[in-house]
Amino acid sequence: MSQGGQSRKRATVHDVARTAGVSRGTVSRFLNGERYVSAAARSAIEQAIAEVGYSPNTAAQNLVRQRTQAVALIVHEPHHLFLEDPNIGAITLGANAALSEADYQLVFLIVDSARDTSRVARYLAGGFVDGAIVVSARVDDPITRAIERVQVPAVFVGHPPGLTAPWVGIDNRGSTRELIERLMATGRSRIGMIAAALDRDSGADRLAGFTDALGDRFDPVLVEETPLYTFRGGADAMRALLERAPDLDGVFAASDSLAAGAMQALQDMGRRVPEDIGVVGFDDSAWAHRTSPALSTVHQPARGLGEAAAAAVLAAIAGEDGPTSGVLLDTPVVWRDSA
Amino acid sequence: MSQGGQSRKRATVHDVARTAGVSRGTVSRFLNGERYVSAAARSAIEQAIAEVGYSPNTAAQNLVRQRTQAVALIVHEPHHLFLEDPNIGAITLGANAALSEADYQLVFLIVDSARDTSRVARYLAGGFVDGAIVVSARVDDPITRAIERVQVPAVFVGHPPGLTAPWVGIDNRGSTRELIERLMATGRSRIGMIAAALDRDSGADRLAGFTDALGDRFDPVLVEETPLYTFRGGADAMRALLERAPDLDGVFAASDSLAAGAMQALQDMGRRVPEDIGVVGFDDSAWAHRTSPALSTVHQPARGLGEAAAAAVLAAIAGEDGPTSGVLLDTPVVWRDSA
DNA sequence: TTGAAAGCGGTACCAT
DNA sequence: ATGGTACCGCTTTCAA
Repeated sequence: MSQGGQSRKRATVHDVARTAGVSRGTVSRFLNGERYVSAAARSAIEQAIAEVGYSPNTAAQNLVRQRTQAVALIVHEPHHLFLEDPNIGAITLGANAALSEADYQLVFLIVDSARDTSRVARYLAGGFVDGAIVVSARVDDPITRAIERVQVPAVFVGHPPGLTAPWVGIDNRGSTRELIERLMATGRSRIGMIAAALDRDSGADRLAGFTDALGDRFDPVLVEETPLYTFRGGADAMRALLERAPDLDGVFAASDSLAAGAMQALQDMGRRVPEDIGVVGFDDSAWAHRTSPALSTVHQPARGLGEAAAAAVLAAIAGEDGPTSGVLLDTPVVWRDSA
Repeated sequence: MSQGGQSRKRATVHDVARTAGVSRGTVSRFLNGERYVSAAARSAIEQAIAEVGYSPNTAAQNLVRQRTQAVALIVHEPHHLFLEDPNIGAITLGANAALSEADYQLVFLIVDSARDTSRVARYLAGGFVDGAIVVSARVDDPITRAIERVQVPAVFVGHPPGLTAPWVGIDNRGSTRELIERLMATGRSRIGMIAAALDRDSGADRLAGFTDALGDRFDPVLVEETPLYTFRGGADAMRALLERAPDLDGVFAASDSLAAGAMQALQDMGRRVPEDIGVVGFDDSAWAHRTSPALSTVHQPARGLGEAAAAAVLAAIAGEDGPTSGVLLDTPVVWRDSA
């Protein structure tokens, strides 16, 4: 009963060799485009391949070649954030494009439970991939430890403190400072912040940039924290903030999604943006275009981060020692209508 | 110079056997938790493993076991849609959870270019995975053909017409009909539709459901088409529709993202929702909560689809012939405030 | 130019 | 309970 559809065994090099009347070595040479295959052998092999329906067994190739031509992109996020975060998708596409160009396969692995963690660690240790890109690792992440143990070439997107490994990222702190200075230059004097994800470098650094910019004028009462970069979190935080400080005339939300939620809350409460209160976000994701008025924000080159990370792993795989320090990509301030 | 970091060769079973003073067979038995390993051997091996830092080479295991304990989830979408579509993420998480439970690794593969197509086909043919889940395949998709050729157990999410393969999905047509009937029951008589993605079963079937529900009253002038399920597409289509038919009192957008765009456009044009015009969407994604008023829509069990698809591939891998026909999941209408 | 044979790192069957 | 050995499918010398 339990026979399974595709019962007929897959054809091997051996089969091809036999039907073509040559040796396995010759078939292999043909397959790998090496010299020294006679025209006669060549056509015989081509026919044989078509006849038996051959395609190479990668496990065998990997075993003998000791490489897989694949790179993992590991994302460690709780459910909802994984779905909401626009950067992850863009990073993934960027990495995929760059790897694809080099004929590498991107395999995207999700870590969503403790069970996933150990399985992914095994996957890495098992040599399924030649390298790894790690997104949104946190401090003391088990995946991070696994990677160090297994010694697979890895590049991090973002910069978990204390990590000594190549990484690519943006200057969250500096670009936030720049953004806030721009906001202050428009005449806003009572500026609040919706902070989030403080357990990650992105969240913590954006808060640091905010306090940098405000200097003496920084008032901790004007900072409302919410755990994650979510629309709802932004709306709730905005309400809380406005209750505490009704005289607010500016808000920096640590992500566009938070900013969109904040704007919704403001409008529901009858405050006009930007007339009554200026709102700025961070990411320049699709959110920034969906709000009305359109959001002023910092452009995060998510796709570029993916591409840079891919380039870095490829370099590491090739054995070039890339920059030990991190690579920082540009993050221009994009000024629209919300402030 | 180009030495590459982790130069020291990885330890093998052989190394473990030697340092433990036993044979490879014994080590293998130990590793696989079989009987007949003496306590002495056991502890010697355990020590040896720790000492040499052994972890199994998966390529070798795959080769001899003829399976990989991995399943691919293949998504074939253009950039922007991949980023916008909330269902893909939820399907992925559902599949990951179900596979993880069975100790299978999900590998997510993106097809984003012609180059990707052939590489992914090779990946599949190469036996990197024991099965595949295919999301958003289209008619005559090269990936679909590759899967058929390679004979790897596969399950489709959605139902590309003409495909004879197991699939899981929802009744787009029936649930749309139900939704529209509900909308009509609220007294709307001049109902338009924003259709999209007509080259896919989801898009085409939702249009069919719409015409089903309207019957004689169906007026092709009231259908505006836009290529993809995007916010912007919804806004543009809404404007076009309203220009053609200013007397519209209801709109069905083929996805929540389209509906959100449409609502934005309506509000920009000074129409009140739901007073002047009732709006309904499809998906019950996060969009539905972000609009104000909250969107009436059809609940798409995206996570459940992922889980069901995973269960189906696992069954196929195990050699059980699952249902030849497709599996349909429930799609309740969720009535909120936009209509 | 080609064939034969030795591995790559495991697993599994066979005696012992 | 354990060691020896054949073999998974392919690449890569080495001789011929």
